[in-house]
Amino acid sequence: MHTPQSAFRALADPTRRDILVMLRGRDLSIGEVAENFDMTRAAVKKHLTVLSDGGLITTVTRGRERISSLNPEGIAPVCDWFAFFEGFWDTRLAALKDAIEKDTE
Amino acid sequence: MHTPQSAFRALADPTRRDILVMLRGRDLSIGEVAENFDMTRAAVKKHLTVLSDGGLITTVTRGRERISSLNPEGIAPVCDWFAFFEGFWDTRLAALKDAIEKDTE
DNA sequence: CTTTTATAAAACCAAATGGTATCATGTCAA
DNA sequence: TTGACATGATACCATTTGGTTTTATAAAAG
Repeated sequence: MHTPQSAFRALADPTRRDILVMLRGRDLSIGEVAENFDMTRAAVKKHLTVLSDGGLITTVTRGRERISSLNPEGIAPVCDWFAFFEGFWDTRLAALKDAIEKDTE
Repeated sequence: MHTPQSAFRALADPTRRDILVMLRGRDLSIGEVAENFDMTRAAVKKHLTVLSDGGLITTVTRGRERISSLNPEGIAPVCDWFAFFEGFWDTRLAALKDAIEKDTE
């Protein structure tokens, strides 16, 4: 795995995006992550697997726990893809802003 | 629709991301988009519907054709979400870079 | 050693997804 | 008007996805 596709796929689910937000604060075990959701640990673990496949998190075993952390490198492919559009979004949004300003004159 | 979720969902499929790249060049009818893929027009139209639901494209009818265009505003919710992480990615990547540089000294 | 705790792994299920084929509709051209 | 063309809409299908339950394994606690 670890293709750009797997990263985009991982980001498509709201639960997984919430997990990323949670991990921004601090590293968490599967159980700790699961406490914040109304679903089983098994389900949460599956989401963590998808996030790991997408390269968005890394995991290390600590005793009987498995700790997940955000992986800053993992977001790179996604950012690269967006960068391809940046020029477009920027110029179009600027044009839009101009149009609105002219309209309100 | 037009929720952040629908935008993330739309971006999760490689065909749909390819369509966005194609539209960056110029506006296209469904048939023109479909020429670039090995699937039926109906399938392409479904993808365009998902992209439209996500707010990533806009469409206008021109005669019997339906022209799709990139919607620069549509990407905003996605960018906002990433912005929430920007500090994290930046500082961590900087730390990583430092570590690598120190390692090579 | 026994029990609890944290996770792994697999089987299973309903719903969503990505695709097809088919038919209806509206527009352009002859 | 007639026919060709571009799309819309629907029904249908196989696969994937997000979830549960159950069983197994390994580490921590008593």
